[in-house]
Amino acid sequence: MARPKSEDKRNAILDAATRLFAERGLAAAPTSEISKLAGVAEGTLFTYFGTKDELINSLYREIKLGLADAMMSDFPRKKNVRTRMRHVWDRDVRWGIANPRQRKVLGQLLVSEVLTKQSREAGSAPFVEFQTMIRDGIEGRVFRNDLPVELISKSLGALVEATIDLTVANPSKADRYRESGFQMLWAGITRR
Amino acid sequence: MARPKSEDKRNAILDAATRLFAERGLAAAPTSEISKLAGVAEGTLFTYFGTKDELINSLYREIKLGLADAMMSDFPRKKNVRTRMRHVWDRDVRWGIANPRQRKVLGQLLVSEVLTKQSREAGSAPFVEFQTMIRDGIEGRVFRNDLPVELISKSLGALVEATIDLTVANPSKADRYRESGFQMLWAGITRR
DNA sequence: TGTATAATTGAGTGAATACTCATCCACAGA
DNA sequence: TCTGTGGATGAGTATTCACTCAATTATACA
Repeated sequence: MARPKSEDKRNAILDAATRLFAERGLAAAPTSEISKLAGVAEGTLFTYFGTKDELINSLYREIKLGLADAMMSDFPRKKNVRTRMRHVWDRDVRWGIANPRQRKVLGQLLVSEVLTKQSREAGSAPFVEFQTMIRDGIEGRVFRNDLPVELISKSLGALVEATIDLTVANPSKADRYRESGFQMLWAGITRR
Repeated sequence: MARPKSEDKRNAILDAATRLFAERGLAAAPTSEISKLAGVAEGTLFTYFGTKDELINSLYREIKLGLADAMMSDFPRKKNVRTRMRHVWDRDVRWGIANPRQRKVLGQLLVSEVLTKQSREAGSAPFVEFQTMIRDGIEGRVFRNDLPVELISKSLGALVEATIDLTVANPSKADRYRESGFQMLWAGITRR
């Protein structure tokens, strides 16, 4: 190998892309500006990512990895379902508040037409333990038994979104919103 | 007036835009193809909508109006909160399933950077009665009192989304999902 | 230190596309 | 029926942008 690719450059490009995508949207962020903001020549962007679509797919995986890391690290595998659920809830909400740009870009990526099936699969792979937890909850009769696993996981995601939106609009109530949101989720999915 | 603008043409353009936006995304649907699919010349599109952005904003209002009509017509003002809530829930879920293209486009529009503040306001105006209903629920001590109005309304929207996603993936279980989703919402927001 | 290899650069290119405008034409009102 | 206004048309235009490539440069390895 003559000259190795630089992890730093790759990250700088992904970082610049995140900023510009968040500010202007995927389509209105030209590769010329992404590379300029990243401090590299436009051609360099294309040695790291073959096409703009490939850059977008890579960015998706990167963001999902970061989110998974935030949510699943220190996951209390041995504790009861409520504790595990709460762990995931808190981490998810906090990540969204602390990473508004990545969250915004994620929203754009998910409705875009450029994400490949593989990327979507790769993106959800790090969350397997989360699915397991939900199945535990159903089998252990903690959760209601008429709710499909997917409804529970999607609902958590959806309620997290609502909670973050509110917190962003009114940051001083962050703790209250996070608490209320979880109460609502928990009341919704558990047996009475 | 020499020749009046045709409501039909306007609708044809909005309809064609909906189809193409849903299939390819906002940015990848050129005005040339929208007008072709609508059966008018490209120039005509610009006599009805000054710019592509204006077309997009008009489309947003149109879709929101249709959704509001579906959700709020026959709204049982006099009935109790649960009945009203259920009315809105069922109509919202059914609309999403019956109008997948409009729903998809709505998702893209909401994360896009082209919607004006006015459009967003105009879009939520037809839903005032819905807000009133939630306030009724809180004041009448039907709902828990630690939940902000916005969390409840956003959660309904979010759970509707999750329910529709599931139904689209598995249409034969439509009734079950719609029921379970509402149970979950209701359990989450009401006092025990 | 020398050399082969691959990264880096940025001006250049071709394709795509939002919007224009000269011309034509349909219709409301007289 | 006539006429003036303004809608309808689509080829044309200016611009933007993803991607290329020949020249240059840095570095791993001998």
